[in-house]
Parts: sequence; C-alpha cells; structure tokens
Amino acid sequence: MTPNPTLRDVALLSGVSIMTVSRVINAEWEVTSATAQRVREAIEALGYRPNPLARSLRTGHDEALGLVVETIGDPFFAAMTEAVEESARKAGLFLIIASAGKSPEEERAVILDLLHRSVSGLIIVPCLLAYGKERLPIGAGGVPVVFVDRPPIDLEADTVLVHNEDGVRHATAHLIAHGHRRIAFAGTGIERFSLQRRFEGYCNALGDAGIEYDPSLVVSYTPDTRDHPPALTKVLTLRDPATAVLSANEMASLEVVRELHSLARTDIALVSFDDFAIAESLTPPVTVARQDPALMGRTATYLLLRRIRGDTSPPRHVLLSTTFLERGSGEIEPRSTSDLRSQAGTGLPQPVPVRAPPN
Amino acid sequence: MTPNPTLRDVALLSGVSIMTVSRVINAEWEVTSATAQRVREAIEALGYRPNPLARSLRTGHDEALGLVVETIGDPFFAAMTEAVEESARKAGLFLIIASAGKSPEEERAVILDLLHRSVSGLIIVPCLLAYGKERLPIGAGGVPVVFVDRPPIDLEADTVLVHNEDGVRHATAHLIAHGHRRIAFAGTGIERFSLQRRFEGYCNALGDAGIEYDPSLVVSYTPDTRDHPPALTKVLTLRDPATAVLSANEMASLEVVRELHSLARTDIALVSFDDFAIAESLTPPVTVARQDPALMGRTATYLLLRRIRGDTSPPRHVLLSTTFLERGSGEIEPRSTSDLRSQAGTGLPQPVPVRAPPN
DNA sequence: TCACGATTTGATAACGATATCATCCGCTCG
DNA sequence: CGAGCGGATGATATCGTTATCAAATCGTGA
Repeated sequence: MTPNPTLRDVALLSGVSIMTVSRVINAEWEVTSATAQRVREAIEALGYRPNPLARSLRTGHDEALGLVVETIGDPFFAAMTEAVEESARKAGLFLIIASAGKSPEEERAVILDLLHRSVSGLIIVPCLLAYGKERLPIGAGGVPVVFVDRPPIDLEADTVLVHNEDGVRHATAHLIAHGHRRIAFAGTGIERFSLQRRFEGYCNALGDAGIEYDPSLVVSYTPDTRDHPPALTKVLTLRDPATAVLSANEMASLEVVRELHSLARTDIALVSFDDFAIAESLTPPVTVARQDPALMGRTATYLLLRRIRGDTSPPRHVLLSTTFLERGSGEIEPRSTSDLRSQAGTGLPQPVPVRAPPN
Repeated sequence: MTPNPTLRDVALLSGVSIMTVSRVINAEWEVTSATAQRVREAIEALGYRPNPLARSLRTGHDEALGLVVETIGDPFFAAMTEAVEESARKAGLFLIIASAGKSPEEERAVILDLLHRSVSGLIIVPCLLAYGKERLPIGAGGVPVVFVDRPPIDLEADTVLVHNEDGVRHATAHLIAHGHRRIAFAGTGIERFSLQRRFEGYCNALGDAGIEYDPSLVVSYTPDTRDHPPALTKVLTLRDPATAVLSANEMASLEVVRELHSLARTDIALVSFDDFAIAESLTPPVTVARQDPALMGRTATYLLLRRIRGDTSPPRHVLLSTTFLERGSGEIEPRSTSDLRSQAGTGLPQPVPVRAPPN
C-alpha cells in the first residue's frame, strides 16, 4: 500500500548518496565493502526493487524481450511461446507478447510499440510486413531481432526455420512409395511462407515420381477454426478422388482428422506435418513429420541473447529438421489398382484429359 | 536508424513548446485548432510516437496489462491467454505475460516486477502464493486485479471461476447412471484448487449414489508431460478394477486417452472435464464437460477494464458453467456384473492371469 | 484607452533511475 | 612536508514525458 521505495529512500536510510546505492545495485566495484553492506541492509529493510521503467528510460534498453506472433492460440505457437518465455525468464528477462494483427500496418505498429518500450530484443514470426522496406531500427545497428518460422521479406537477420520443403517432400514420397498417386494437400493459411515451402515440397515429390500436380487436390482451410466447410469431402468425391492426404500444419491436421472421422474414411492415408496431442491414439494412429516448437523457441531465444550480449557476427540461419514418425495412417495403401481404374473409368475428371491415361 | 523523434523535435519543427505538443496529443481542448493542426502535421512528418516508458514513469500507469499464469503451454491457458491478449489489444493495451515460477517467492517476485512496470491491471491465475498475507498493493486501493480459474487465498477480489464442482458432479453422476460404480479420478496437479473442487464434485456424486470413495482409484499425473508412468494401468488391474474414468483436466485427458488406447481398452467409459482438440474424432468419441477458456479470458479482461476505468463496486465473482456433451465414451456401460465377478474371481492383478480369460 | 477575466501557451520541476564529471580522502613518493 | 595520485563518493544533468503554475495573448466592456 505504501508507495514503492526509491533509490532516494535507500540512500537516506543508509546515509549515502543515491549514486552509491545505484553502484551497489549495478556493479560491486568502486564501492567499499563496508558501505556496500550498509546499503544492502537498507535495500533489504525497505524491500527496495529498482524501477524498470526509469532504468529503461535512462539506459535505452529494457530487461524485456518482445515476441510478435500471429496467434498464441495456435498450439504450435503456444508451445514455442512457452519455450521462449521460459528461456527469457531464466536469463532474467520479461517477455512481452503481442499479436501481429490483421494488416501490415498493424504489424508495423505493434513492432514500433515494442521498440518504443526499449525491449532488448525481438523475436518475430513475420506475417504480412515486408521488413526490408520498412527501415525499422532492427537488426544490425538496431535492436537485435530473430525471425522465426518464416524468413523476413527482403532483410538479412538471424532466422530459425524448419526444413519445411524437405519434411514434406519426404512425407509425400512416403505416401507415393505406398502406392498413392492422388494425394491431397491440406493446410491453413496456405499463402504463408512456411505453407508455401511445404507446398513446394509436395509438388517436388510429385515431380520426382512423375505425377502431375492437380490443383483440385489442394484444400485450403482458413486459420479461423470456427467455421470450416467440409472442404475435404470435395477432394474425396472427385471423379478421380484422393486416396491420401498430406496435411501441412497442426490446425489443418485436426480438421482433416475431424472430417475423415466423420466420413468414416479410415481407408484414406494421412501424413501430418506437425505432431499433435493424441495423434498416436487415433484410429489409425497418425503418421507425422514432427517439428519441435520448443526447440525452435529455445534456439531463437539463444540466438537473440547472444546478439543482445554483443555478438556482431553475420546473420545466422538455423534450419531445424523434422522427425518422421510412422504410426499407421501414413502406411495405408490405396484401394487396389483395379478398383481405382474402375472408379476412374466411371467418371470424367474436372477439366483434365477427356480420356483416362493408358495404364 | 535515426533515433526516435521526441516531443522536443516535434515542438521545434512546429514552432511551439513541448507542452503544447503534449496537449495536442493527450487532450484536444485548450489548444487552438490552428496550432493543433500545425503540430499534428509535424507529428505526421516526423513519424512521432510518444514513448510509453517515459509516459508511464511520469503518470504511474502503463498502457499494459500483466498476465501471470503457470504455463502457457497448457492448451487451456493458451486459449485463455489468446482471448485476453485479443481483448486487451482491442482496448489499446499491451499484454505482458509472465509465468509464475515454481515457488511462492518466484510468484511474488514476478508480480512485484509487473507492478514495478506500472501495469494498469493484472490478471492472475494464482498458484502457490497466499495473496491475503502478502500485502501487495493490488486490489482495492492498489492496482486492479482479477483472479482467474482459482480464487486467491485469503483475499477479496474480482474472480472468474468455472463451476468445477457442479460440472464434475454431473459428469460423475452421468457415469453412475450408466451403471458404473468403480470410477477412477485422473488429474494433473491434483493439489491445485480447481482440481480439488473437481475432486469434491466427484466425491459428492459418489456420496449421492451411496458409493464409497476408494482412494486407490485416484490417478495423479504430474504436470510435466514428459515422463508419465502408465499410472492408469494400475487402477484397471485392481482386484475390483475401474470400469470408468473421470479425467479432471485437459492434460490428464490426453494422458488417459493415450493409455486407454495403448491398452486397447475401449470398454472403459471416459468423461473428460475440458474439451480437447479432436475429442470427437476418437474411437469412441470422448464425452466431455466443456469449459470455455476464451470466454473466461474475455470475462476477466472485461472486469479488469471496468476496474481500470474506475469501477469501485464490491468484488464480483463470476461463475461460468460447463457444457456437457455426450459423444459416446461416457455412455459405455460396464461389462455385465457376471463378467465382472468372474474376472475379479480369476484374477490376480499385476503379473496378469496365467491363463487367458474364458471366451 | 485601459483594465480585466478568460483563454491559450510556455517555463520549469518532477518521475526514478544512470552517466559524467568533480570532489574528497588517504597514500606514497620525491 | 607537500605534490601527486588513485580509489571511493557525491552533485548534477539527462532520458521523454506530464503536472503545475506563471506568462502571454485575446477580446470585451467601462
């Protein structure tokens, strides 16, 4: 209830000047151990704690990191956020979280606000902003920054990414190896960088196997979980329907599982990019390419702390790899070729060739 | 790259004093529209934004809310956090998140740190600290505070809780109504308030039905997901084993599902307190008592903003109710009494029967 | 024309810390 | 014995705002 004690109060009580107190707090040297002792007792007695606002105002940097993320509700980012918060707190830093908003302007404003708070560093999951053109005082010469999950457009800075293309390419090849040729690609926020790379991986794997890419097999969910039309149903009822699904992120996987389950289509193979809570307890258990969001968060924080402590080496690009876990859903074979052919025979695909390809 | 412009710069450019600029920014009155216009142009030209640190230092309150939560990794709290962040940002406030740490001292330190940052208000999920005895300058006469999910020990303040006891009582009664008398209770962090209340609900429902409480049916997981021994197996292999499980929070439910699934015990009934991602896509779909973490977050923020704007009415206690969703797993009947008797008769628990059970 | 209230503006002191430089003190050394 | 030195301490300006009160300005009525 009583106002917080200040340096002044401590100085008064211990009979020294505020500078001496300040020195005791910040640096042990240059102050006699006797007086230091007296000051420390006064600090203890009053329960003094330095005011971080005043300190930041004067020094120009705060004992806090800023995290800009699109949404913490996404379980992937929630896990990452937790890891960042934990690492930051271990280093004695607070974490200020802000979501990026819906437009580049908002994203910019959010970052400017954080910078005005003199955060010591920023971890950013870039969404909509073209960072290179913004001339924000971040990166080399400005506030240290680490980009996570997606690279900043047009800017060189520390970046932590997962090997999206590789992971999905492998996952898709896995499905192909099990006999699938009609593989749907499902994702939320498909226009985002990481999804784009995953999409490339998907296309490349198809290309490697000589399978033509069919845009009608792409399912795009909105990031908003609330209203999802049964988007998957469409690709499963095409004339030449999908026999397997590659879902490209956790939220999409949840949707896909929900849909497959409500359709009772346990014959459809599924590989999920991103592991999720009870993937292994589903029927069938879901084969996944697992990213480690916590590792990502820890890595980003580690790089950021190095920068804050003065590391000026060239920007680093960390590429985390994924772990492929075969659990069952990814190893389902398509219905026999004859089945397929007869099915394909009944119908005419969308625009696609008029006549089914030979064999 | 150039340092942020300050009031001084704007004043210089527009040919007025810094006070006039300050007035233009904070209050339109008392300044001629002509000069105001000039000042606004200068602000625009320089891209000036007020420094929140300096402002907070001077005024004693920051445009930020503080959130203290045990762990954001818990999906329930992640969803709540997202809702809080969203509401706060709509009100033009930042959100500073801090996790409470592992001891009362840490929790106290975290709150003091936030207070030193002059946050306008705090939302706290109290963990270990006895708030009544701490004499923290929060609540009436101090910084507005709203407690969430658990009530503060020994302190009167705005609180948002779910009706834990009711929800679990109903869920347990539901299992009993379906013929179960041996119902396990599973939870993580069982010593916490909300789990305690849920436990009470469980006990009360048993009492209502005249079933004796058996402590050997309680499964306590640690909040740490990493190493969970197969705790559930024990209660399923008792001489008089559980035929149903009531899992008391989301993380426990995930564990229970994992265990039941790996044991292939689809004969065990399950009701989960807390809905979770693909509960309805499991086999069988999981019956749940659903809390709404987003509603909880929004409600808390709403109450807090009212307080910040000067509401001094007596503390409010909001009690959110749960929604019961029958999906299948909670409606499984126990094996017939004869089956049970024969099993119980043949069997010695752990090393499993030597001989396969008949039929 | 001048004095007067009402309004708009400005000068200056906080807020609570740190940076910078000056001062003080006790030593050593010439 | 006094100059010089170095380590400990203190006085003061400063960070970018807002609060407070004083000053300037204006229009108006006697």
